[in-house]
Order: sequence, then C-alpha cells, then structure tokens
Amino acid sequence: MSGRDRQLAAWNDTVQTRDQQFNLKRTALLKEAARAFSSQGYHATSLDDVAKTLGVTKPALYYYIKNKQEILFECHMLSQDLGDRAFEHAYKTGRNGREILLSFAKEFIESHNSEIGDCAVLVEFQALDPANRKIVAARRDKAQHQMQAIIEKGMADGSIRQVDPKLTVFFFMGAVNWMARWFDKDGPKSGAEIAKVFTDLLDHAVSP
Amino acid sequence: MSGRDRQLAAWNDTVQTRDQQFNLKRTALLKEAARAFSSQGYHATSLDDVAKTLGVTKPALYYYIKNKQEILFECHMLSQDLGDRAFEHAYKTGRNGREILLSFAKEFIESHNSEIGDCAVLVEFQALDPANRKIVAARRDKAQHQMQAIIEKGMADGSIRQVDPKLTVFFFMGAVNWMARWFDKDGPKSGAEIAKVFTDLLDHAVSP
Amino acid sequence: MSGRDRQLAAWNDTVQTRDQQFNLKRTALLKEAARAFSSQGYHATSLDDVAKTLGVTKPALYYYIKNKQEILFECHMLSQDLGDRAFEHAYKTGRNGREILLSFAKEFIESHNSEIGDCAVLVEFQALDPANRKIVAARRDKAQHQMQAIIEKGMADGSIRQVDPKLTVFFFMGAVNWMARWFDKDGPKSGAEIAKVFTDLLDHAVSP
Amino acid sequence: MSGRDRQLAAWNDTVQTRDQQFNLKRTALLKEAARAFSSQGYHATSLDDVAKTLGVTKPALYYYIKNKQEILFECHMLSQDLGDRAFEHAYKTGRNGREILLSFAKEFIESHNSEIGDCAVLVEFQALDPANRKIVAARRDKAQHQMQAIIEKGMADGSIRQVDPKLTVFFFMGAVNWMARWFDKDGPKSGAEIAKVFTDLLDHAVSP
DNA sequence: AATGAATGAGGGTTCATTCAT
DNA sequence: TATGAATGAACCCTCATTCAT
Repeated sequence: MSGRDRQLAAWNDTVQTRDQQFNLKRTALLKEAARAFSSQGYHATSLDDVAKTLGVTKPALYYYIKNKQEILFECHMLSQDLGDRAFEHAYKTGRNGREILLSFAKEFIESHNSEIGDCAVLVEFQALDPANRKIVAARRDKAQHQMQAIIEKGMADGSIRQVDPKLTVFFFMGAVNWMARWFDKDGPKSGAEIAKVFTDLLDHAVSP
Repeated sequence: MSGRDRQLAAWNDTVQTRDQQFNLKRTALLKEAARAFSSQGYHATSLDDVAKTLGVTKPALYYYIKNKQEILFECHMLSQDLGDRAFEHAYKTGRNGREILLSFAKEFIESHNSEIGDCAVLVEFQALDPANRKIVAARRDKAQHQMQAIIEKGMADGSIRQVDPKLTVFFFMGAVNWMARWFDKDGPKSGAEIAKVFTDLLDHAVSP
Repeated sequence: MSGRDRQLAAWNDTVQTRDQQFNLKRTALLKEAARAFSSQGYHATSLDDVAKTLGVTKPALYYYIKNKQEILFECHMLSQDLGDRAFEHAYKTGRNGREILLSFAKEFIESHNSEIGDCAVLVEFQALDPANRKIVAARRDKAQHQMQAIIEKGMADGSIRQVDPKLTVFFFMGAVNWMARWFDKDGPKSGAEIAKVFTDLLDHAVSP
Repeated sequence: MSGRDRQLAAWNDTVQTRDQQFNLKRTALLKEAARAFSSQGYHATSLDDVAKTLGVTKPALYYYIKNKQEILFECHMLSQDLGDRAFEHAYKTGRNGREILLSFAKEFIESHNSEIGDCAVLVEFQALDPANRKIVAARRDKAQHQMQAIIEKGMADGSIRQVDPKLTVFFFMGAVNWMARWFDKDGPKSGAEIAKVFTDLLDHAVSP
C-alpha cells in the first residue's frame, strides 16, 4: 500500500469516533499538502489540487483548516516536532558530540521520510506570514543552536575536528532540505538507506 | 558599489552601441530576476517587483524577454554555463579525482556568488515548462554524470574512498543549492569563504 | 432580562406542547434574524451568526425555515402586521386626520421597538426575491396609501396643513426606518421616548 | 443625457490629458459604485456589476482603486465633503439658527442628488473596515455636533422652538438618508423639489 | 430535533500578458 | 523604447444549502 493510497484510506476510513475521524482527516490533509508543497512549492500548489487528490472539493478543506497559510504553518510545526524528537533521541543514544550529531541526523531524515508526506522536509520558510514566520524562525534558530552546541561539544571532547559549526550545520541541513526536491519514495533507495549514506558522509566530513 | 547598484547602472548606462545596450540590459534583467527567484522563489516573484527594482515598468521587460518562463529558462542556462566552465577549469587544475572534484566545487560556488545575482544557484527546476524542463534536465543529468565520473575516477585512483557516487553528488549539490535561501552578500562570510568551508567539508567527506 | 436573553430563553424553554415549542423557537429565530438584519444588513448577516447567537448550529435553522429568503420575507410580514395593527388602533383612537396620523406613528414605532428584535423596523426591501418583493410591495403600497389618505383627511378636516402627502409619508418613514441603524436598546433613550419625540416633530411638521 | 450615460461618456471621453483622464474615470467609477451601493447596498453590489455598467472588466477597476473597501471609503469622503460645503454655505446665508439649519438641509440634499451618483446619500457605515470606520465616524460625529449646535443656537435666538437637538438631527438625517433607497432621478419629482419639500417639513417641525 | 460533513456558486484579488501610443 | 490601460485566467475564501445520521 503506497503512501498516497494510505492517505486516501485515512480520509475514507470510518471505524473511528467523530473526533478521531476529524483528526485523521486533518492529518491526511496536512500530509498531502506537505507532499505537494515539497515537490512543487507552496505557491505552485493550489488547494484545488490538494482537494482533488484527497477526493473532496476545495471548500471541504476549510472544514479542517482556516486557510492555506495555516496548512503551511502546521506543516512546519509537524516538521519541527520531528526535529525535537530527533534531538531527544540523539541525546539519549549518543555518547559524545559526534555520536549525538550522527544519531540526530539519521533520525531526522528517517522520520521525515516516513511520517510526513513522502519526504516533506519543509522548505518554504519565506512563504510564511510574518506572524507565523516569527514563531517558526524562533524554533528553527533554537534547533540550529542546538546543532551547533552539539558540534562544539564534539570539538571539545575530541570526537569532532575543528570546523565552522554554523556553516557545517547549514551545509548538512541544505543537503537534507534539498531531498524534498528529488526524493522519490518509489525510487531505488529507501529513506532509511539515504539516511545512512548521508549520515556517513557527515561522519567523515566532521571526524578528526 | 553593491551588486544591486551595478545592475541598475547596467540598465541606465548609455555609452555602448544599440546591441551592447540591449544585451547589457537583458543581462541586468536576468540577474535581478535570478536574485529574486533565489530568495523568494519563482511563483512568489512578480514581474512588477523585478521591473520596479530595475526602475522600469512591467511591460518594458517584454522588450527583452518573451515571457516569465523565458527568464527562468535563461537563468538555468546561465547557471549551467557556469557549471560547464567550472568543469573545464577543474579538469585543467586537478591531478586526481579528488582534486578535480574539489576544484569544481570551489569554482562552482564562487562563480555563482559573483556572477549571477547575489548567489543565484538556481533552484526552481519544477517551475519550468515541460519543453524547457527537458532541455535543462538533459544538461543537468549530464553534469551529474560528469560529477559521478569524477568521483568514480577518484575511487579508482585512490584519492576518494568508497562512496555512493550518485548520492554523494546529491548530498553536495543540496548543500550548495540551499545556499540560495540563506546566503546574504552583506553577511559575515563572503562567497569565497563559504566556498572554502564547503569544499573542505566535501574534502573530508570523501577522502580515504 | 434583556431582549437577547429572552430570545435564548424562548429557544430553550421546554414546558409547552410540540407545536407551541416549534412556534416559539421559530419566532425567536425570526426576531434574532430581524435584529441582525437591522443592524448589519441582510447580506452581511450570515446564518452562522444567527445560529451561534441562538446557541444552535446552522443546519438546525432549516428545521424552522425554508431558507434565508424566507426569514427576510417573514420579517417583513411581521413588520407589516405591526403596521396594520397600528392603523387599526389609530382609527379607533384618533378623532381627526392629525390625531389618527400621530396615533399611528407612535404605535408603529413603539411596537417595532418592543416586539421584533430590538427595533427591527425592516429595511432591506431590495434584498427580497422578485416573488416575495411583489407581495411585500403590495402591502407596503397599501399602507402608504392609507397614510396618504389619513393625511388628506386631515387636510380636509383642517387638522393638517397643506402638504405633499406622499413626500410627507416618505419623510416620516425614512426617519423611522433609519432608526434600525442607530437605535440602541441600552442607550439613553427608550423606544417609547423616541416615539414621543418623533411623533412630536411630525406633529409640528404637519400642523396648520 | 441621463446620469448613467454621462458616466459612461466620462469613461470613454478622450480629449483630456492622461492625468485628467485617470481622474475622470476614477470619479466615474466612484459615482457608479455609489449609485449601486445606494440602491442595492454594499454587499449586494458585486464589482462585476459595476465594471459591466462602466463597460470594462472587473480587473480593470483595480487600476483605479486598491479594493472594494477603498471605493466605499472614498464614497463616504465625497459625501462628507458635500456635507462640509453645505455647512459653509449655510453659515454664510443664514441669519439665525433656523435659517442656517434650513439652508444646510436644502444644500445637502440638492448636492447629493446632483453630484454623486443619482442621489447617493451614503448609507453603509457598518460595512466600513474598522480603520476606515473610525475616520468616517469622526467626521460624522463632528457634523452631527455642528447640526446640534445650529439647533441650539436657534433655540437660543428664538428662531427654533424647544426640541431635543440630537433626536431632531437623527430624525431629519434619517429622512434624508432614506432617500437613497427610493429616489428615482427619472421619477416625478426632481431632487430640488424634494429638497424644498423636506426643508419645509423640517422648518415647520422646529419652528416656534 | 439537531449535527457533522460536504458541495456549488459566486465574489474579491492578483498577475502574466497584450496593444495602442 | 517604454508606458498606460486593459484583459483573462486562476486562485483563495465565504456561505447558503443539503443529506445522512
């Protein structure tokens, strides 16, 4: 059962309670939108397209969301939640800076490929409303600082060579964000395989 | 004299011949559009914005270009020209696979930061018309294969460790393409400095 | 107990028989709609607003009315019923043209302020469907002629000076209809006080 | 040549300079919109209707105005300008409170019937945006106070009997505003005739 | 008797594009 | 060469209305 089909199933499945139904459908909407935003971009995605894919008409979407902006904002929130969880997991499993960094990297990529859309590392920061942008930017900056701190810790404990922490984060996050534009869930490599390769490249890039 | 001012100067400079004038202005248009596309995206950039920045009205642009698509297409061509030149330069200066790869990487980043827009590594492949997309995709695939061949050569001559060539290319090109979204020519790091750091990270990522 | 609360009470009160219940709730609906139409206008009032004020959801309204038009039409009917009753009362109490006119005026204003909404002299004739408009126009014209006849009677019996009967009716009805836009039941003047002042102004306007 | 035709002529007339042309057309737009708002109401008037009457397509209107709200706001401004001019004229011509009041009343009605739309005493205060409403309300309140002051002056100088100044203003302005709903420029009475009748009724209503 | 969910029609607004001047 | 003016297509969003439950 492919990702798209799973979403449509979620939209039509009817065994749950009202509330569960609502949340399932809303999530299906967000995932499909995330997928579309990732592959075509926010402005190039019309709500008509999203609705058609979900098998409903455009106004039906407004039962679940306030407007198009809210979809984009919620997608960012979902993505950042995955980032937070990846951090938590990494802190628990890694024993030094480098291990924490690599654990985060792997988890971050894998979770984005499996949980939102079909690889919906979210991309369109600039399309956010000023108010929403502020919120997203705050979390994003915090995450960036967390990554930098991990790298600095690694440089201190000797597990990471001397690098520019900030640019190293940008370097890696660029590689990851860019996946949204080329990743194909039906392609030759699975999300997990890509996560492994990317993590390995990062490993060598920063190892002493 | 900053990049923006230089473009406006190009638009208004009047000593050249008709033909030179036309080409200068057309190039100024493409650069400004590339800059805008890079920072906000193709669909979020209106021709009104571009025209206003250049100090003309929207219909004036149509004297220099056929339509908005043509701008995007030409920007891709410019970017790919820079890629080709970076390859040529790299083949001349590198003595083994790794040196060629790194030479290309550095040249590619630097030239994009100095010659088109203010770092206009072009980003919106999906916004191209089918016809244009085919052309751009062909060149892009060729460049990708060139990079892969360089990596394979490096693995053969022992200058590059065993990696997945294709994903390594995607990894690095992601990091580079992503620059368009965050690079600030007035920021703390120059394009050349970033090129150095990114090349160094790539170096360690692939070195044996 | 304020007007709004009374309506909500009507909606929720449950001692009556089925039929009484139905009629009470339907009337509560019409009154609240009349109030909303009067203050914001027909097109600016959404059924969602009306439903929310009544503590129900929008589709529930359709149990009591056929559609939004019907509400408007029924409001006009209610208002015109009040007009008819005011005429009956005036004919009984007035002894000459002027007394009849003033009696009607006072009764008309007072009844509108107390019985429908919080002063819902109905205003949106133009928003009626052609079919409904025809019906309402017929009654309205009849009422207008009644008023003109009263004025003419007054001019004949010497209690009213020579005026243009039709424009005098328009003059006064304009003043009254306009109340819907500014009357505030919690304001400094009660409906009865305003009725008195307006009747007095009319009195002097037409007295010999 | 009727009012509607005159507007269309204004739209198409081409002898003036660019700037004059622009202003003429913008004014024609505002007048036609004022006419439509007056007879059907703001929300019931679609820009498509306005455009069609002017012989253009809807987006063409946006060359002259920012959005629908701006039209409504500008109409209020035009109307209030006429009010200001009527006050000035009245202060000059009237020798006591009553004369000033009546002079204002006559001028106000006449100018609205001849200068904006076909009697576009503006009506839809509640449809204004909060920001615009604040501005319009300030001017409206000032005008209301001016009228009250005139009435008080009349009561002081003995030319006006003891009345409630505020309600008297509301009474008369209601009669006048209501004209927008029934006045027909092709009807039996001209604007000037109605102005005369209404002023006469006001005169008797307030005279000692 | 009332609700959750969905639809179709319509309206405001933006924007690439054209054309006469 | 460049502008003013206008258009058509597309999009977001609202709302009255329906229907199964």
